[in-house]
Amino acid sequence: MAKATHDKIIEVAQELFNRNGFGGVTTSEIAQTVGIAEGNLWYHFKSKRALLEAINLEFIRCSEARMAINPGDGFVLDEFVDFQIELSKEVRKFRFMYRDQADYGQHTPELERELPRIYDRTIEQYRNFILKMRDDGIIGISPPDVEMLCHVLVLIFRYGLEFLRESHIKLPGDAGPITMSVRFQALVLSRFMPRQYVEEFEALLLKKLSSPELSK
Amino acid sequence: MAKATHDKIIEVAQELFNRNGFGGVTTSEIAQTVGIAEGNLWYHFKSKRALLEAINLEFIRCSEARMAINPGDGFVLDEFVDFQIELSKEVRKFRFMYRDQADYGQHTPELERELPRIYDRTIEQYRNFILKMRDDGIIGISPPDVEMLCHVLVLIFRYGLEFLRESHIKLPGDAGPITMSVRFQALVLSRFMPRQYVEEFEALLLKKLSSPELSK
DNA sequence: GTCTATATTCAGATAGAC
DNA sequence: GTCTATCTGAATATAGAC
Repeated sequence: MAKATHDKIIEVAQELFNRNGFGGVTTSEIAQTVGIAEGNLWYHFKSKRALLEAINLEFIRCSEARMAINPGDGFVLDEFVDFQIELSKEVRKFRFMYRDQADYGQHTPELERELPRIYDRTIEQYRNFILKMRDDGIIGISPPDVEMLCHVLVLIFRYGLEFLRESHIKLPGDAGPITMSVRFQALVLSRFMPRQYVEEFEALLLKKLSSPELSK
Repeated sequence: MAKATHDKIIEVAQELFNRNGFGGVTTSEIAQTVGIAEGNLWYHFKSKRALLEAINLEFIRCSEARMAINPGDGFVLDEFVDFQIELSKEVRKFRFMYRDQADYGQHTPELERELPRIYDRTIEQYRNFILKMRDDGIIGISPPDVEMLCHVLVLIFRYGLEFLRESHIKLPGDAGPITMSVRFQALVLSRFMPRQYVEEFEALLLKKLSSPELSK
């Protein structure tokens, strides 16, 4: 039962933190949900903060892997959509960490140090994709607009889930929140494309976003 | 000193909540900052929650006034920029309330009830401006894209400040965060305009965003 | 209206038996 | 490794003097 309880605690805590925020979840609540005594919690993690650190580290490790994704030899729009889906999974899985940093306590010094770098590298990833699209003649865009566009797209991704959740807005179609984020970005990005690529892009999104795991 | 202390408490609390969130500010901290004994706080507000309610109500009242703004008889781009500046002031002033709703306790039932309506009406405002722009031949846009565009613009406004704060991103130019939000939106919106209006829009932004109170 | 002193509550954490 | 019992400290709130 050694590893099992340890992992179960992390899993449950992450789930609860995602739902109610770090400060909005008590250790008693975590223990209860896991189905163990609260005292047992302190055997596995010496403090609530240590539990947070474990999750923070997993997040850093996970985003490190995602940040290695870059445009390759294939069709760039195809690769771009795959990248977005990867990013969307990360945002969903670590929702509470991607959440308001003003909720103090939510971020360890470790994460606090890493976050600007994660943002920078994510912007850079978008830049790589956008420049590739430009070089391949798929979009027409000026250098200063490239920078603005990267930032706008990251902003949409970062906050798309929160926006849909808190606004209770229902958009036409029965698309899930992640699908919606991708479509928001598509609206912006496709305005830089000639018509034939817009249609191709649309078709790609339609195909790749139909996976049931994305409509949750 | 009756009204003065009461108002000072609200003012200080709002400032602190904006900085650290509702849960991240203690009543002791508020009293200390105001320069009164903590006991005195409970004379003016029977609970921390009552203090929050007072601020929440002021927010609802304030946004009610802003939501009455609609395109009039003037040049729609001019009116649109004025509207955005009004909205930006509201977002800045009530930052902590516009913040993550997962920070439980931050929202009274009253606000919880009003928020979806505030979102709906804000979307509607954007829709009114966009349709007016379309009708005046300033932008070309399809009906389904109108809906998407409204949502994307509100998303950018709602989260622009948070994004810039938490990403520590520095964009070219010495623009303040609010200026940045407006420019992000302009990037998206101007892609629907013919060239001559893009330039006119740019000129308007340059003129209206130079106010020193917006560069904070 | 404002203060000081005190009560209440509960989340986070420890100790030690099993 | 897991439990029960208990402690600590901080934040919210009350009581009553001035």
